[in-house]
Amino acid sequence: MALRLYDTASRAVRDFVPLVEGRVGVYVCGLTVQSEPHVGHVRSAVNFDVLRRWLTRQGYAVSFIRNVTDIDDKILTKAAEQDRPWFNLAYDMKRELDRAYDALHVLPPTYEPAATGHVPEMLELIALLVDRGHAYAAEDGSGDVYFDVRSWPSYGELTRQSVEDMEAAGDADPRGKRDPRDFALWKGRKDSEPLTASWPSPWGRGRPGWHVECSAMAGKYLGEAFDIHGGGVDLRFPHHENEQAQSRAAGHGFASYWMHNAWITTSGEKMSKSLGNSLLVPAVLERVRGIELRYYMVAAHYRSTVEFSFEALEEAASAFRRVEGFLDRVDAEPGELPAAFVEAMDDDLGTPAAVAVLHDAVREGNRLHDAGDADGAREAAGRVLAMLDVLGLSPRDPHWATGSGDEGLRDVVDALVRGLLDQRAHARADKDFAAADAIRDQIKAAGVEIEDTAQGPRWSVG
RNA sequence: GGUGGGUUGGCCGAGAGGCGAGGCAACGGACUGCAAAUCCGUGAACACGGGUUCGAAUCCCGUACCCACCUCCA
Repeated sequence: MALRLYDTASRAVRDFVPLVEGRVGVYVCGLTVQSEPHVGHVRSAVNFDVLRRWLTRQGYAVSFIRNVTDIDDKILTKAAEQDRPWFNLAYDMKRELDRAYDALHVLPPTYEPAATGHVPEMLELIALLVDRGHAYAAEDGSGDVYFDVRSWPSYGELTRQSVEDMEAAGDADPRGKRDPRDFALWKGRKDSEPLTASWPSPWGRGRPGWHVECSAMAGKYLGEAFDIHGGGVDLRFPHHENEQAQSRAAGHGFASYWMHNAWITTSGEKMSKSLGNSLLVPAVLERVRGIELRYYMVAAHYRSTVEFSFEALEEAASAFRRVEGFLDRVDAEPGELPAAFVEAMDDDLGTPAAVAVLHDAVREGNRLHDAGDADGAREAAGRVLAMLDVLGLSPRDPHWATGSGDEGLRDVVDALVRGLLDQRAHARADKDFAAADAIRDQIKAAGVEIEDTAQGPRWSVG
């Protein structure tokens, strides 16, 4: 059974066939670094990180490109409001984003191109579009260059919209557009904008429009035609539609498959910077660990809207701790992936079904462990670890280790707790259960859980 | 107005014509001095109204409500 993916363009699950056997090129729209990342942003990154890990696991050589948009209207506006250089704002937010990705164990991409580093590539593409008659310099002398939507008959094909049915773009300033739906490839510099936010071009100083950067950078790093293009659903239109139009109008094959992840909502509404209902990643990570937040995201299908709540998040954390508890009991090396897991993942990254297989293996392993079948339990643990690796959720992964100082501290705690446990053992031997329970309560009050096993008591920080 | 998605048990969240996903919570049982952890079991849901079918949560028609995109947005 081969991998099948839902392709937004054809609105169907299709067999995945790469352009070049054994290789996959993936381009994912990253963020505009204008403010701190919220959990929704990170969901997108986690979803595509799972895709990337699965492709890799299936033996593909994956080229994974995720861009950063570090120049745009919002960045300029916000930076001006905060009275600091736009590049400082973008850079700071980029670092915040990196921290959030790291906290969720989103692997670094093959390369992470930034828009400002690719102006020459964009200008080249724009010139090509002008030559081919699909773009024109604004007639009002603003220095803008627009894509001519009417010159490209298949415009709208990605989202199945016809130009006629679109609401006339409420674009505040139609400036020199021939059609209100034409979009900017290049924006002439306005006097109000800092000189540092402009680059020389054949049409005068200016800065790139939003959509060209992705076409130019995908072309540069993945080639004129590549396999998968991803992003959030809101990017379908206009961003992805425009990307595809300008790339294909330039004669490029562009993406074979389009993948879009759904929202994390709060109170039924999309989480968004503009709505101000964002849950920032650091705030959420005060409640649960990064690995637990990642589990929460992976347990839902990437195309399903997730209604965020701390209750659901805590539930997910409990579920995940069950998995961890099993691995604490049974030591093993990663083993084979169960067929049902592979099947689930091959079916458009069916992580919910895959997670169900994971829980089945945990229950099976616990059962065997209880029954004294050490080999069987170890084998189950091997399957569990293999599955967790694919999902980026393996507690054994050094990435999740909590800092270097902890090991020494753990030994200290262990010595102290052992002393108390010895006292408790004596009390229990004397059937002085009141004293024994008092010790257990005392340990628990310090945040340490006690578990009596056949091999004696174990402690863990709950 | 156009386009896309949704409504599933106490909760989260899958599935997509027959075969009770999984998790969390609850309850009962096993284990335990009592717990904790673990295991076993219980609880049989699919917005509403029609229709197709031997059989529908799943297909068709209609209705209601919700969300998203068409403007910057994961």
